[in-house]
Amino acid sequence: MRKIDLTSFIVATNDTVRSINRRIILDLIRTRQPVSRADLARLSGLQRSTISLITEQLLTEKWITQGALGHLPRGRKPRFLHLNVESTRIVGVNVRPTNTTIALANLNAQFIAHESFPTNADADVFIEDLTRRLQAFIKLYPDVYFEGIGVSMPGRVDSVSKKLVFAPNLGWGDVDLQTPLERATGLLVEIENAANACALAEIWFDRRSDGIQDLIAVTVSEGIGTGIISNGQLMRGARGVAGEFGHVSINETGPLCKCGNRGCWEVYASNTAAINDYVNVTSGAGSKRQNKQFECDKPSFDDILHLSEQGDAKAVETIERMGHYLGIGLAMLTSGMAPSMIVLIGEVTRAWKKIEPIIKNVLDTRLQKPALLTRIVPAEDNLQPRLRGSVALILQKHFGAPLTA
Amino acid sequence: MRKIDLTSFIVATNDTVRSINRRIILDLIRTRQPVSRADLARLSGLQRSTISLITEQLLTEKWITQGALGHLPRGRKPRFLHLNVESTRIVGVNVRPTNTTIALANLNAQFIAHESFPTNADADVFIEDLTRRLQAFIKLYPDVYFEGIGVSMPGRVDSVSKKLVFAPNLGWGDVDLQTPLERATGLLVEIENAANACALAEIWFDRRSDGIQDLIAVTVSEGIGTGIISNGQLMRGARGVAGEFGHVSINETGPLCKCGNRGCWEVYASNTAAINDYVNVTSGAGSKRQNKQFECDKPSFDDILHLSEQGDAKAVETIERMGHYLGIGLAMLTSGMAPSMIVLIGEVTRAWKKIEPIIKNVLDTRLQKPALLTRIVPAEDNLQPRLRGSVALILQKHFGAPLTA
DNA sequence: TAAAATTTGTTTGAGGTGCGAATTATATGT
DNA sequence: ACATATAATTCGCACCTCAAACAAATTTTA
Repeated sequence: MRKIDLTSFIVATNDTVRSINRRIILDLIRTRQPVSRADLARLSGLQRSTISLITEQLLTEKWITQGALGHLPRGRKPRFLHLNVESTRIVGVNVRPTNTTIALANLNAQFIAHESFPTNADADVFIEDLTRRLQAFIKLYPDVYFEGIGVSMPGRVDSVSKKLVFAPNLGWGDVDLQTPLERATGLLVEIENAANACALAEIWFDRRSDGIQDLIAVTVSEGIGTGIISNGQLMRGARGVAGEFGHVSINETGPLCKCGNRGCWEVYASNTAAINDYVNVTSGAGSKRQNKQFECDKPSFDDILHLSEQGDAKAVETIERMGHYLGIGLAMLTSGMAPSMIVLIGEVTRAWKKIEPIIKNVLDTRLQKPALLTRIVPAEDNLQPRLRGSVALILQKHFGAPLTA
Repeated sequence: MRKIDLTSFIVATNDTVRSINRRIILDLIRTRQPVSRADLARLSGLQRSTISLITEQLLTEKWITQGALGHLPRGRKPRFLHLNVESTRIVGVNVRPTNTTIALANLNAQFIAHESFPTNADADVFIEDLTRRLQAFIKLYPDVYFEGIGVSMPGRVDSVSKKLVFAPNLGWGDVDLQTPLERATGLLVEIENAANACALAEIWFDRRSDGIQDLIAVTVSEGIGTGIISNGQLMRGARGVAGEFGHVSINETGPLCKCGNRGCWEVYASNTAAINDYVNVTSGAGSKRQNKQFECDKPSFDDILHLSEQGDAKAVETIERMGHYLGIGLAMLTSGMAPSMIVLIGEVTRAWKKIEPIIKNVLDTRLQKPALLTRIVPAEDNLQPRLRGSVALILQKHFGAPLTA
């Protein structure tokens, strides 16, 4: 049950009914395809006559197509319906501190084309770069209809002003990306934080989230971000800045974080933390020795992963320590929000076999039994959750529950 | 935008439209009364003809009443409509470890009658006690219509099995309260965690939450509980166990909590923590002295509040320490979820003037500017937020947004 | 081979809902 | 008395889902 927001509600009209049922049918086709009209009637509880009308509408609007006939032991054979995944395209943009990717996706968030370019450190220059490249990108496909452009950003986006706020990894001020992009392309543009985008990607495109309405995505890279989905909706909080669990302190007197707080979770469990740990901290046997050779020439997180796979004791210790602190933070999320699933995203999932038992151990010793209903799973990093999330941003406009009341 | 849960969705029919608009109108009357039909048309954007039909329905169902005529400089005078707060009653039940209260409320969550009795330590005996008392209580009012019974509990309630889970302060196992109460009274019964109930009370009955859809209630008593409202909805998580931020560790190597974890927030910032602190820890000048006289005869938290009001140095120090640790936890909630408002509930709010600057200071030094959009306010303890929350549990069935899609 | 049975999908009329224009009701000012 | 203004209702229309009847397609059975 939701409280009606009397400062911004939406009354129902006759087409509200159709809008609701249409989206249910469309989503049923998306996930259950191939599926017949009779199946849809059984799955939805709507009358077959209603299904006929709705599917007719969806067919004329090219959202779905008719396929082959099905086989049944008796009676008239059903005509299968399919989601018309190629009828329209969505542009996904993934902005990261060093690189930005533009990709063309179908409705299944499968990518047809990619392109990458360095992210300019200056916000204004970057915006000019991006708009030019997007315009050129779109021109390459004169015959396709674009549903919109989804952008995932390493920062929080104010849901009111649409401006970027709190993006320490970019160092940009209050930047408005949406307006210039919409103006330049004439398309719907949605900007969202990367962790939020990943959470959307998981709930919209990952079969493991079937039947789940409460989910947290944890992105582990330079820092740690969290995207929270509660009751099937993104938790944005006041002005869209919810989800900074990476900057929650797990040690009041810990080292200073660049956010100004002390002992933030990401100071202990991010890739950056692991690199610092590998360089500075005691290794193997117990002797505290400084690694002068690494001090100026730090290894990358990939290096550490590689070394640990090869059995390097110090790298193994670093990964184990990282696993431990990931567990500490995940215990916080589990206690506090008890999602049905937490999805971990980042290079560290390549070491899942190593860190899973460590995380599990931390949670087992720190949590009550009921909290252990939360499944913790890794995301496949090569599926590009950030990009798929930016596709989900646009997709949900058509496949999500409409706003009512 | 919400993802449709394809395992349990609700299709729309024609009366879905009426249900949505009816609830909007009903809630507008509730909050804006006295209000005319023409006002409602302007406020809602619905046609005056539609408003007439809906209000007629609400009048015949006695949800609203017609009042006096309004005054206008020109034209026909409007007929004011009012919420019929006395037409129906809601029973609120507040179960606490030592005492249980039953109360009769009108639709404004104002209480007409109270009764209290000791909470039996044995769950089965308690249930028998409560059902008997509820039956007798209801019999006292043979002429009133009861909308239902809302129960707030010091524990988490599994939203699937409806059973109590995780109630360390009661020490009961998997108890099902709902079924026996519904059977005994024939009324709708809703059970909810106390912190969740408080959050509902704040969002439904506190004018400070007008226009707010993201709010956290923090109950500080023997332990610390949190009730989280995101997008106007209670965050229940998997099986209803979300909200145990009181058992999130703020110090990995801190003292053992009775939940099994170490250094939980409530080990530092609950009333119990303050009592232990007052008894055990160093006072004023710096000399560490044991208070033998208190060891067997601990003061109550009320005693400490009283002493600190009178200027007792040790009590003041205890309250200040408590304020500091409350701030630490509130910083976690603010970073992580960025609600528009956090409401603090508990005896400690009586010392609000003392602790507010301490809390504010902790947040200022630990949080980024955007997170500081969160207002932190105390709830009036004498308004009985737990009981009002149990009323809200039933109220929202009629005044909340209906489930669609 | 023809009729019965079964299942899919469409057509049709009834009932509900909001919209918008017209109408009725009630007030003030000139 | 009349114009003007505002409130509230009435009425025809368009849209929606429902339920039952109907049409289409296929297998089983006599």
